[in-house]
Amino acid sequence: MNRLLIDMETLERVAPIIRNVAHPLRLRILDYLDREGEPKSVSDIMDAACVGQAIASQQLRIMKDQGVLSSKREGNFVLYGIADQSVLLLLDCIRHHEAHK
Amino acid sequence: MNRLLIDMETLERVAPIIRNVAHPLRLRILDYLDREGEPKSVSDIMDAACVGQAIASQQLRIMKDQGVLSSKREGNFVLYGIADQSVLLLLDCIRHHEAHK
DNA sequence: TAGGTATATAGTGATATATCTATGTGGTGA
DNA sequence: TCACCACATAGATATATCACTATATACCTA
Repeated sequence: MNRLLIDMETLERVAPIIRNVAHPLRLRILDYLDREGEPKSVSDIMDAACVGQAIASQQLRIMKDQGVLSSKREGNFVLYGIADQSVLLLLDCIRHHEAHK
Repeated sequence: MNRLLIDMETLERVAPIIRNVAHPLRLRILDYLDREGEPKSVSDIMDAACVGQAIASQQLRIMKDQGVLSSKREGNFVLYGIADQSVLLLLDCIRHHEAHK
């Protein structure tokens, strides 16, 4: 076996994204958005994650900056959705891992 | 669809582990150990990751503390191996993701 | 345009991480 | 036991992150 290692450039690009997502609240938000299957408002997300408005907004912004989420305004509400489906692999890993132990 | 969300307790337990692993050097080390398929010495790991001795030792310790790696001494050398195979799912995710774009 | 609702951002202090240098420790062989 | 090799840890500094409060902004309705 002499497979090539994943190159450092890739690791340096991917690591901070994973790192940012690997936060209890942010994982919860992603899990919620994944389950709902459609963009949800900040208020809904606050309820699902049991956090205050500022925190929710900050976490959402962080993930939006990373390209993990996208947002669109609809009247008074701003709806957030998953922009990069590949982060859901992480959730799959967690679910899979939890199921087998 | 009304699947349950992953509970916060699980997320809080798993997040710091993922977070710690989601570091370019540490991912590289895991990728290397995965590819080699057997425990390797700190010196080998230094070469594979292109880092100095102290840094390598520190990263290894961090992952060992988290239970991701294990170590055993063999003469002058200390060999590190992967203790928790489930972190390899992360590498699979990265490889898979990189392959499809 | 005034007032309300929903969301975003600024500012802050506490805590954690990254990285580097220097030094300590454990094992081996002369 | 001394010197050496492989590795571990301490200490210091810079930087990033967290969680919170207060305040600002955007949009709607009347």
